[in-house]
Amino acid sequence: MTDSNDKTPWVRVRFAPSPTGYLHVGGARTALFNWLFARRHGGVMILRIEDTDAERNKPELVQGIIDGLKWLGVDCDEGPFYQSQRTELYRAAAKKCLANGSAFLCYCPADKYAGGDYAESVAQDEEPKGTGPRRVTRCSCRDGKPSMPGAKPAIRFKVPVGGTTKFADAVFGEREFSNDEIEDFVLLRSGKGDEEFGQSMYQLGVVVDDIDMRVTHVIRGADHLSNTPKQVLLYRALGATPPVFAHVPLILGADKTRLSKRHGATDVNMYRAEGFLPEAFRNFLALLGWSPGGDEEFLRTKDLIQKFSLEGVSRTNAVFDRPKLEWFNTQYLQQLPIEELLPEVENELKRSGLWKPEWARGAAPGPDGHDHAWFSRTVDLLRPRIRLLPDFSTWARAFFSDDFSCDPAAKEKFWKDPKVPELLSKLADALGNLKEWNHDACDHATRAVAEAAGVKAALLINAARVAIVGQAVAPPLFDTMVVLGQQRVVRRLHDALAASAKA
RNA sequence: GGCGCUAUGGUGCAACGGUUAGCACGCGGCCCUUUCAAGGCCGAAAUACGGGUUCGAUUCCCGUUAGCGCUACCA
Repeated sequence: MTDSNDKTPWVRVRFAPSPTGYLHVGGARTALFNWLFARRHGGVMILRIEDTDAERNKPELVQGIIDGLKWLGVDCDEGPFYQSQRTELYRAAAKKCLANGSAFLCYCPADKYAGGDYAESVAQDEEPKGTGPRRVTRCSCRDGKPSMPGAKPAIRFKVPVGGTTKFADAVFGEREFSNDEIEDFVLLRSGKGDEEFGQSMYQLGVVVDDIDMRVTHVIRGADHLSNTPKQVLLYRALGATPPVFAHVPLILGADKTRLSKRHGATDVNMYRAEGFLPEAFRNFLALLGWSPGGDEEFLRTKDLIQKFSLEGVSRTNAVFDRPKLEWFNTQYLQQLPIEELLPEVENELKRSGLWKPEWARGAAPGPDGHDHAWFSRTVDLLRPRIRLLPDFSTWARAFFSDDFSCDPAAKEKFWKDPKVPELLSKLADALGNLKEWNHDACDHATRAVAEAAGVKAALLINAARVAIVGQAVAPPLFDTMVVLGQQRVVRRLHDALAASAKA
């Protein structure tokens, strides 16, 4: 934003998922990169749904994709556009190619290639080297010799014989492909019923739309690298200039094969459901295949946008490392300003049905009637122990159920120590006088009391723990309780002391 | 099978001809903690292999190997 030289207002990028599945992490990262690039350059982010395959398309999945993007913080400026609603545009473009001779009508049966040579050679990979069936890259129909006259034709692109097609890739550099390796790909499917033609194929759709939407940078998965020359050819046939391409490496599973359900969750919305913070997920995703250059790990949205550049994108496929994702989450759980964390925790507690209205920020006094920042402090204290959001529910459930484990031995030891009652009294005062209520403050106060009395802080902590609930509690809960409600702690301490005096 | 892309510890990234090859996750140890985390310190761990180019290669070129991708009237 500050460097006007880097600001190119005309930048227009898009994320173009096809609704044949949920928003997977690979797609999410592609979307994120596009978004970061757009925001970095003050450009426009477009969302386009590529639903030209009626067979596989599942309209109900679109909302999930949009929700996933929203959770990630990827907001789009234009769209969503649906390719299924723009068929006339594609048909016109295909006919234009037909007219200028860069495409032809193909009468071959639809399954000629799919069920033919290629499929077989894959199925039985025991072919002797060099003798495997070769794939046909030129269709005989292109010379006006329909193989099946009478059938409804599809429109195929007439790929040049000989020569090469080159293009610049912001990540992979200059690329050059031999035209003879490119098949006469289909532009428009043949029509069904009384339709003249069917729906557009991928290659035609992307190119026509990217031209129409004035997309300047195509940032997408590296699995499209080999498709790019076809598209460059199409751009030319349509009389347009190709945009800048930027292919980003793929995301693999732990076994280095393409990430799939087999590797666990690949649906972004599942990570949301598991309780990851979007900030953490985004930071992790951004660093998968991209680096700001140095040793930096923590990049909040602002830094991400400021530092993102295509030059920093790696060319190597990356393995999705869940442990690191979790680490990012614990870090954000601790580093996020408490105001930003609170709403997330609130949602989580609502989800688990443990939420109580009086906990709301800024609401009336807490359970003890005195403590206004009660909820905030509790969350703040608890967060170093939390890995995922739902852990907050676990803690809340444990605390409010009063179902603590009881350790008779600890209880016994406490009541037998003659120094304890006085110490507890001092501790209660110290805690009651605290100005700041965080873990360290409580810790220091406790230690100060212990040190002054010449006892181990641990002993005092344990004693207080026992006193507070009149029984041994699950250890980690102690700190929570101390901060949870200072008034209550003090009250309980006094009660406990009174009880011990009688005994 | 053909074509393409890639190759730094187990994982993600640095080093863009000259470094004791750096950082982070994970892992091991220690400290802290009569607890669980968090935190602090220390440690093990890499330039796939073979040729070149160069005074000098992780870095540039070629080959091998491996992985991945494309090779559909899927996207």
